[in-house]
Amino acid sequence: MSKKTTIYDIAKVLNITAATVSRALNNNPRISEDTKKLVQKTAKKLNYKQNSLALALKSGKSKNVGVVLPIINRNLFSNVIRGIEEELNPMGYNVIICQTHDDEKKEADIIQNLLNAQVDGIIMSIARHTKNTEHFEQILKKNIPLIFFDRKIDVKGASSVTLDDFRGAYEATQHLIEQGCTKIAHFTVDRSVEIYRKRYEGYKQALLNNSVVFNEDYVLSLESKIESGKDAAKKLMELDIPPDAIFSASDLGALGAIQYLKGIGVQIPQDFCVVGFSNEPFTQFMELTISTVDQSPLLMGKTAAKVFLEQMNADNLKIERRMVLSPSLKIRKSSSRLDYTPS
Amino acid sequence: MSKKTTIYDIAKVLNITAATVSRALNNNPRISEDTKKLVQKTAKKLNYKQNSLALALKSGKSKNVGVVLPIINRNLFSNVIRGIEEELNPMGYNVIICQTHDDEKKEADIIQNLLNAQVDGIIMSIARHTKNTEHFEQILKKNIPLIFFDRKIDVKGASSVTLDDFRGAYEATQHLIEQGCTKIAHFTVDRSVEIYRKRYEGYKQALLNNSVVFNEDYVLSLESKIESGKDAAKKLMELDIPPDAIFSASDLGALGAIQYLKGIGVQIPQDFCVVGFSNEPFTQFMELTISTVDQSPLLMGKTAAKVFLEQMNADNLKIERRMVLSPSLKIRKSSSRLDYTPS
DNA sequence: TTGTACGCGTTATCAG
DNA sequence: CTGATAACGCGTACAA
Repeated sequence: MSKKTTIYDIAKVLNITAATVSRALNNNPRISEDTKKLVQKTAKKLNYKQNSLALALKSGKSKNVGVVLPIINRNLFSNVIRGIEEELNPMGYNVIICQTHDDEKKEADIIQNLLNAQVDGIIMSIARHTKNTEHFEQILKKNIPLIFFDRKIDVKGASSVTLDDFRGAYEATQHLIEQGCTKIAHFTVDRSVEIYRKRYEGYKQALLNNSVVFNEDYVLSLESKIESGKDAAKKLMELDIPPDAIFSASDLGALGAIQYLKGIGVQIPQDFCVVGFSNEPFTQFMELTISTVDQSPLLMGKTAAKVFLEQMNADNLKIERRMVLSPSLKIRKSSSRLDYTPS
Repeated sequence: MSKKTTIYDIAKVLNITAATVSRALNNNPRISEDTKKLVQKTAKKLNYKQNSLALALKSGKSKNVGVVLPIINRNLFSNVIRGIEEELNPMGYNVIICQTHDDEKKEADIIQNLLNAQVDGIIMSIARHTKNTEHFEQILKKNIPLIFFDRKIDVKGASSVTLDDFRGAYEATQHLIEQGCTKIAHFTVDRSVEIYRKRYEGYKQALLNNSVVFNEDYVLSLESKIESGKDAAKKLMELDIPPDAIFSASDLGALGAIQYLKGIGVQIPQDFCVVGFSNEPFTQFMELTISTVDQSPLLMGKTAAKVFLEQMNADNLKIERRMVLSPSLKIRKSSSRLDYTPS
């Protein structure tokens, strides 16, 4: 186990001082080309590597960015992480991953820990029921950038990168209407969460703008699980006037509904159309591929990372950014009627 | 932007020295209970938080662990990360994520960077074609634990947590034989990669042990993509004597095959059985659920993390660990014949 | 039981 | 152009 070589080691070899070595390595203009070359050469020879911890302590910048999210192994989140990593690693930043498991208390603890570790920025998606913004304000008070993605909360000074959930839902619903559906149901998840509320509102607005009647009985709140989708679909079909389409705020809900409907002999998409949300991989693997709304998670991650980099460069003038990504409706078999051509 | 409070700040308030404060906070037995209480109280009052960077520089331990893998947004990997994070975060470690994109050069660079950042350990799955072990040996030379998961390579001193791919493949093939299949094909991926080679060998051994003939024409090498699975299935069905089952080393390959077979009117599982590998989420979402081999990725991550922790505690006596997890065959519709009951 | 002094590896400031 | 010195915040021998 060889000791790490420091600038002192290379200074000693060259009979100069550590300060000079440091300057030479940092390409300080006030150093002669000769010594620069010399230092760089022996640095390579001794296999010198800058100790980023020392630099971090000195400069107060750790070159680490914290990424905080509910849980890693979900399509949206793992893709966002990928995007962030791909954008930030080339710029010399390391990405620290933390999971809140949708627990507000844990979220606050994690943030404390990250601040403590002197991260240069925090990119996060808030826990499901986070209401308190105190721990977020602490981040900003230390003047370190805070960027929300997907699930955000209003905090003065924080930036955000989100999907236009309203528009995604609007377009999905509009598409269903264009397919000739007139009794369109909606699976929501938890309308206290902004993204789901927005999807609900987009759905409602599309109905309104197209003079399609809005029926409170057609709106069901459920967990994003297959079983819940099945149950909900069953409930819908037992109504006096069952719907002829579902716009589900989750792909799993849509899948459950499809499975139930097929089970009772409903023809999709001839008798009934279904659109989901999120573009989970499985939606295109089914025999009956599922129409859905893509969230471009990779782009979301990259954009969040870019906002962070922008804030780092802007130094003192950190302007609050609100980036809104465009959803992209993926029209597939579950909502493509042969006699209708999607616009 | 209030400055961070240090032990000096709290020392000044109490008219004692920083050393005493440090000791008090670390519960040093040689400090009077009174001053301990006092220090802890004012520490809380001033909202003191230990600066982990300073500690890291001092101690040489960063409390960071590097996790290096080909790509984040894949089921296996994102679940492993989740397992690692859940095990390590409670122990005070932060998890740094880096992607190699299966590029050996990038892999080496990332490792350099992590060593540089003084990570306390590296948990990784190697790039697809990594042959050189030099960068791994550098890790061990610095006496920091190196733990491979899933894709490993032989390096003296490194530990590993892998799935028993041989057994997983063996059991899958055995299961197909028990279903009455006698002409069993195999989709491999890239046999220069250990895990795929092991699956191939497990397949072959199961045939041998059951006196089922091994046919070289039944072994096809393909990318783990739906299209490749379709193409390969087509090739198989065009043989003079087509097979009656496929054990695919990838779920996507299995899915492609199923789609092709259904397309040409082959009844699954009556006429033909298929088993995949990895237990990707979609395998249980299909109407025709796909039998597959589960890799317990969460457990894999947790186990790797535990091996790391063990090595940290063992201090100088770091023993090489080779943990092998048991695969778990998930028998689903794609290979469940009504007249056969799986053992 | 507490204080003094030093080092971890770097960079920045001030001299020269 | 380069050297000396301080400082980042902490822990710890050594001394008292």
